[in-house]
Amino acid sequence: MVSIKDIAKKAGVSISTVSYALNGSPKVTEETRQKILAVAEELKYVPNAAARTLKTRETKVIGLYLTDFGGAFYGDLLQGVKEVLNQKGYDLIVCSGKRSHRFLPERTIDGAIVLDATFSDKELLKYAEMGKKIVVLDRELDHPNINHVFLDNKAGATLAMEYLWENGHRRIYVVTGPKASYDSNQRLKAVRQFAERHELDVKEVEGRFTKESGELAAERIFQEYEEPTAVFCLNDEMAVGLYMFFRKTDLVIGRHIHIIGFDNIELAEYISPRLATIDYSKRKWGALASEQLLKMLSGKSVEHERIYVKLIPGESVGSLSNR
Amino acid sequence: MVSIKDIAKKAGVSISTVSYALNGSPKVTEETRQKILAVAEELKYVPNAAARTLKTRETKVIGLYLTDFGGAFYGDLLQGVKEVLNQKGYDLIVCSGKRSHRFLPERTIDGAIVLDATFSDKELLKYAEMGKKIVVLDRELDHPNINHVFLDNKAGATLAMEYLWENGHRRIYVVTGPKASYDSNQRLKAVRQFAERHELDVKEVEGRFTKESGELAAERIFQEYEEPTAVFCLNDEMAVGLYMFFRKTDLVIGRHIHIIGFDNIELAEYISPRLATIDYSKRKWGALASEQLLKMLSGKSVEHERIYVKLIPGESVGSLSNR
DNA sequence: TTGTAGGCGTTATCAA
DNA sequence: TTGATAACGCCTACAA
Repeated sequence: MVSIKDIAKKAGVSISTVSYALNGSPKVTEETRQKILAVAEELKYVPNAAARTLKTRETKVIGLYLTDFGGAFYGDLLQGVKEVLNQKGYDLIVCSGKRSHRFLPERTIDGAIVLDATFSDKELLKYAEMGKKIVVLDRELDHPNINHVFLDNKAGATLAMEYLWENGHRRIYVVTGPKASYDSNQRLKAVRQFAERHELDVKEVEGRFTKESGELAAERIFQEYEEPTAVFCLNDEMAVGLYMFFRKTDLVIGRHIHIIGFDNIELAEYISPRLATIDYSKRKWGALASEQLLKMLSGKSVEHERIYVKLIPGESVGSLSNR
Repeated sequence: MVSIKDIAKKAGVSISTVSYALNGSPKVTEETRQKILAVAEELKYVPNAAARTLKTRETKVIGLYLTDFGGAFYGDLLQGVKEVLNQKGYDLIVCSGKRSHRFLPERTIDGAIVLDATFSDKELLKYAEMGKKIVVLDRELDHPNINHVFLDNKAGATLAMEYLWENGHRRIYVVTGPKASYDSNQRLKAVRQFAERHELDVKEVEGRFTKESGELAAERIFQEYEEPTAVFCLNDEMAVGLYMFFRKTDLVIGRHIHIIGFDNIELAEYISPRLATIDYSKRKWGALASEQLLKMLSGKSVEHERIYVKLIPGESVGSLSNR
């Protein structure tokens, strides 16, 4: 392994001169710099990240934590994160699973963005307490070293309910996510508020944000079916589960059973009829999260930010008045 | 930042004793170990990865390189990689983009798995030459430090062609991937061989493995449409593009136009009619790749491995004899 | 402008 | 069984 010491020897200078030259310090003549660069090239020198990190106490790497690697859901979000980070001289690594949590306390990464329900609040707070900077996307946590970028769940859920309402639906189900899910709870709260305001009796079915749980919910809804029925799935994934189930029945989506989701995942566009859903820019979400993190890293104070949502109409919801 | 030095001071022992105790060496009495552990706990000691890496010259981290973070395609593969790695005491990080290539030469990771067309052969060979261990999934590269885990593209493409053939199709198109794609070229080669063997004239349309290029190909095929026409898309993504296009025409998939893909992506199951395609275990692919890499890392020699494929029939291909 | 030297936190060798 | 000490590769006062 060739180090700056080897370069120094070969170039006939001291190691500090080599270090300065390599780091573009103005303390060395252009002449010696060129000589040193030439030798470095010749020796195929590559800096050692561990050594530098040990000294500088930073890695210029940000970790993004995901619950699992499945699902196309995160593609755009990661892209948004990566773009911002790269542009500011940082690298992104994507991690999943308990083992990789060690990156944070062990200083393998300078900061983290968390979208991982299996990462406990307690652990996160512990790292924040150690001085690590963290941005969370899937919970609220009050600590000076933790920032959140919210999704406007309330607005989204309200939009969805309004869409059903305006299309004449009064018999409405809501399929929720896991009890521990922040997003699910936020959305559900807005649904309940809407129901109260409109004196509506919304039937709640518990799901787990997965296709399978969507199918199960569909079965339950099918058993007590009365025309016409509308369903607000608190995420698109479960809505796809409903599609799968009703495909096997004689109920037609958008006609006998009306469905709206949340997230606007890629699939929503490709299943038919097109799933009505709530959309938001995942890329912007990621970009904003990284910007916040970088600001914290440079010692600036940050406000909590919010991502706005909009309704995507779809043929999965039919109008009752037109029939 | 608390180091073993602090522990040593507080516990009234030397740093080497602390190091031994922490690493479970049998060279210290159980008594002193307990004492040291207690002090470490009290001081909230966390080992410093950079320092350890500097010394041991390994990070116990493997990098997996992807062209981009989009697409649900890689979920299972990553899961397979992660499981094997974690079980052997390694961590996985997922990377994308040129910047992160530095992890390899700078020793931030111990080895890499590459499924990233933007990573040039030349660069990969350079790192291999430096002694880095690499497993490639998207090309062939001959170097003792590089191993490949092949997909059985030839078998898959042949299966697909046979399926069309057995259903009576004789007017067949093939939509290819990018010219530089190893997988595309392998599959295409098998298609041509099949064509030759059956004295068939397969029309080739160039695609880029994306939905958009699938739509473009569909347009071209539509213009010269003669019933009945079958299309082998060299990946599912493009097949979905064809679906999108033909949805806007009066040609019905599985009846007027017959489509088979390759990869069995999640979407293939959810679009209708169900896309016929070629399936293989992405999880196994990932698992095998990591096993190979770990073997190389421990100095063992490895053979190149192969992943087998199978046909998934689908209503996207109709039988000509039944009509 | 360049060189000397100390230290970042570990591991590991050698003495004691 | 423990301790002193020398690396690992790099950065950066401070000296020259």
